[in-house]
Amino acid sequence: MYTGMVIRMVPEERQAGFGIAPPDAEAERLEAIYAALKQRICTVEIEPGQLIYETQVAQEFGVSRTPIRRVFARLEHDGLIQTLRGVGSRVADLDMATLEDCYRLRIHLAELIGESIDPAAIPKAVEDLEDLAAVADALTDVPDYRAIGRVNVGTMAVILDLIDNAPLREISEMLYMRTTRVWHSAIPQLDWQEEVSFVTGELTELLRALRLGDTMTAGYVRRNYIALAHRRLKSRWRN
Amino acid sequence: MYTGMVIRMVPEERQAGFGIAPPDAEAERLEAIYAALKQRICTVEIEPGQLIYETQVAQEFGVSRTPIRRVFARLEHDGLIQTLRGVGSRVADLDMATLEDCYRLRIHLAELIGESIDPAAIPKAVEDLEDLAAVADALTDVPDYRAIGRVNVGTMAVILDLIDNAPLREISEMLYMRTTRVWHSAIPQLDWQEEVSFVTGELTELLRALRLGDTMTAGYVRRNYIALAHRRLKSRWRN
DNA sequence: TCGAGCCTGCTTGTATACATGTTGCTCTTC
DNA sequence: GAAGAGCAACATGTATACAAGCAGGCTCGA
Repeated sequence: MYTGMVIRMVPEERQAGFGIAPPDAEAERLEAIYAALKQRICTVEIEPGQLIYETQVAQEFGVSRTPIRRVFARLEHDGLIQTLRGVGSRVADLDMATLEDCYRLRIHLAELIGESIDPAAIPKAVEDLEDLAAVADALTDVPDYRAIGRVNVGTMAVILDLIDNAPLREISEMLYMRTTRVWHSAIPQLDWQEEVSFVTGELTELLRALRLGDTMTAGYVRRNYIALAHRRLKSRWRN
Repeated sequence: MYTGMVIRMVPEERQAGFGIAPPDAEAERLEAIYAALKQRICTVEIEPGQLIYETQVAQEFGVSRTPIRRVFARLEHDGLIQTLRGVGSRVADLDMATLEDCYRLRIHLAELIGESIDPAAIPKAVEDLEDLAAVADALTDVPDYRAIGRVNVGTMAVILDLIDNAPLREISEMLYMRTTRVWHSAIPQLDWQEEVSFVTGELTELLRALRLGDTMTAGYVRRNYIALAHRRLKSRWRN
């Protein structure tokens, strides 16, 4: 029986649908739950290796286990959790080997973003990026890890909306989700000023290219910043 | 209640797990059902646009709807079906726009296969490819669409086993599944001799490169034959 | 004191009843 | 005769009871 309990979600989780809009209003609830869990995992609010349980999540969102199982299946397919019978669902570890693979793919695939951008979507993207840039600029002085995380996710969302190639969009999103957790878990230990300058730098360069309608350059800007993040995290990992 | 009914599957469907082995013996049944449906869809035995039903599949394999729903969710995530409430699950159409996108990605990603090959896996791959080549050689004279389809799937399986990069392997498999249906549906209308020569040609060149341990060349052989298949099908599509 | 085996409490997996949505046919009405 | 409202059959979505499996502690015995 549906208890009528209200979905408990932090506001920022409501708009966490990284890319695609829900198909219809009835499935919106499931989409919201999926997006919420995805965000918690990507921002390492739920830490790698931690166990999560169908019953617990079902209770939290006021539904039965059945739809939650569907959500968990999606998360498992995304490579974010691993369901173990009789044990629970284990949030994927951050092993550096797989991460290297994911970054290599992301960099290589980013080279295709430029030629897959829909020019009609540029104006809205510019608008969104300007908002993000304003937020990022205000972050220079005081460290706010959650805020810069939201800017990071937001930038990716804008890029995804630009991509007019469904499979490329899906794959890019999946790979982003797998890798961004490393950045989110590392950022408290990184140099704040430098990280902010990287984030604002990417936003500035993306805006510059998109305002001129140079989609190919925008794609390669993205590629470069993915590669730089990779290098930065890789050297950090060695320490 | 479990009826004890035997799983009805054509023999070739049993070994149709394109890439990954099932995690444990209990889940093997589900993996087999998933692989069977996947093969039926990829070989257009179930035609694009056709509706399939959870109840019907559940009865056929002697289980309840619950596990079948999980299988359907995976197929939907693979982009092979689309589940519509109150209607059924519609096998994805072959629209040329999406197919172009998939082929572009496949060609681009194939460039990464070479540097992701595990040298230790080469001997077994050579062995398997030799078997496939023997089968293919015997097909030259008499058209046998199902047999050449199995060789096609088998070649892809060997390549996938070589790839020592989990996300690249998963993505390659997904894109292959989405595109191979076009080839399977087109092959009766194509020139048989030419198709067989393409299949045997790829096998020959792959064997040549792998026997010499030249993984990069093997990767680019694969890339080239994907690109050729794309061109061939694209010109065919225009007619 | 230590160890092997059971056993309890928890988890996920499955089967089933019911809620909800879609579609096409039928019956009514103009 | 044609068009529209409504209903029935059947599809997927959800809730729930139960089966199967894992892990840690507990007991009993040597």
